[in-house]
Amino acid sequence: MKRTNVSNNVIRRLPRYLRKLDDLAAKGEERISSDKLGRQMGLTPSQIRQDFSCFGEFGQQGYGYNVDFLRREIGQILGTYRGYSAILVGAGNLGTALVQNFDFIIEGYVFLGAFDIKPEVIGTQIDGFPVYDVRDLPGFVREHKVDIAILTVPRHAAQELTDTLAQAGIRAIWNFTNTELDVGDSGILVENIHFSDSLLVLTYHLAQQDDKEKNEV
Amino acid sequence: MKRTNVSNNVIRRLPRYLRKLDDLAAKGEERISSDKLGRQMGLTPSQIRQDFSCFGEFGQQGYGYNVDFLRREIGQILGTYRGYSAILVGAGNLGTALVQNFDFIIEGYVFLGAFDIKPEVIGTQIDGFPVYDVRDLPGFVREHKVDIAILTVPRHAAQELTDTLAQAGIRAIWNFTNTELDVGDSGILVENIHFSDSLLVLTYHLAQQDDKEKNEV
DNA sequence: TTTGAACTGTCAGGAGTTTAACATTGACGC
DNA sequence: GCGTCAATGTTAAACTCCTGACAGTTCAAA
Repeated sequence: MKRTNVSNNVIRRLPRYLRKLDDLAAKGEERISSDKLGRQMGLTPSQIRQDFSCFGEFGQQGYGYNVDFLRREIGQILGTYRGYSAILVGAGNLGTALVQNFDFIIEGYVFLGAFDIKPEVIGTQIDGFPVYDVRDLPGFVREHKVDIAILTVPRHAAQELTDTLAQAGIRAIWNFTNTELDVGDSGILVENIHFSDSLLVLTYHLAQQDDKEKNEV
Repeated sequence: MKRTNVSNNVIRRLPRYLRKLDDLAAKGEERISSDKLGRQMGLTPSQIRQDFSCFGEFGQQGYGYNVDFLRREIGQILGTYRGYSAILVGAGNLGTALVQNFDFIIEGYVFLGAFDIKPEVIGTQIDGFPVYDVRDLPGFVREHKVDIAILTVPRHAAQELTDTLAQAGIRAIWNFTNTELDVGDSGILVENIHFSDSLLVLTYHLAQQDDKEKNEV
């Protein structure tokens, strides 16, 4: 595998490729060309070939790409199949929704359980997984060498829990708290989901449309 | 306002600026320079000045930017304060979490209610807002001229509901279904939140770290 | 077995984005 | 008031990313 100097843009496109390939596989497609794939995804064939070539040679000239093979290769690149472990920190509505809705627990990740501060939630289960006391969080992370913390607590508790997790040796935080977390120079990976950012971008475009219309009239 | 040829990258940075400025305002900061802001956000001062200059001149030489003024300007650009209306389609866990957790209902948006297909949910309330029968969705959208649909239904129902919404004249879809929606040439704006994409990017970096370590040993 | 078509991987040019530099302006202390 | 310092808006250079072109390989049909 080459993987020298892969740009962020490329990395962020990989999951989209993976999703598309899953769809194609589900439809029973066996092969796909960069040309077809490009048309279906709104990308140029060039870009697709260039993207893939960052990681190796997955296609065959004159034939295209084998859907199933390519899918597994990209999965490999993205580190599925590695069994990274995850815990949920904050068993509120959002956290519950995440655990219930997504199969990431089955698909290559090992989900270990949830943590919360509310006495009435501690000891219950979410989708079959236990909800522990947040006071046991540091010990648990240390003991199980947890890779990923899914952070779905209220804003005001975010930084404190981040510090706790950092202390305990977490490797990555999937951050849903709508704040920028400070992890210092710990090297902890943070991936943010800022809902409101996304909504604001949507609204920006709506406003654009409205303004354009107004000017035309 | 200039707003000629604003790149996507710039637009996607705007919400982050807004969030940061809100924080600064909450802390009572009155003024901020591009230099300070850059250091706090991990951006170059140049980029910040360049970004803002796409929309006008918001700063003062020798002084910097007035936090409160800049905040309102960016809010303006992003189309908050315009009172766009929104409905929730799919009153499951995720949808409920969204409505309950976010203040976007108060902050410049008008939330009108939720729609679901399950009889046991229809007629109940989420955070004080009514849950209607999904069969009434088209009529409702048409009648209230709804701007934004927040789509939080299961994967398999996503495209059908998209078609329904399109028919009824929705302007934008905030898509949480983890599928790519096909809106044809309707001009409907779609903003995706693909949870799994984000998680996969995180895992990619974890895998990278692991591989590097292995090579070093 | 040969020929033509399909398609990849790569390279170089071009488009777009970010950064650095600078002239200019306003704030603030003396 | 005046001079110095601070910080902007802008321009141009540097850099990154995307696209088109093409050589080379494989497949499939005759």
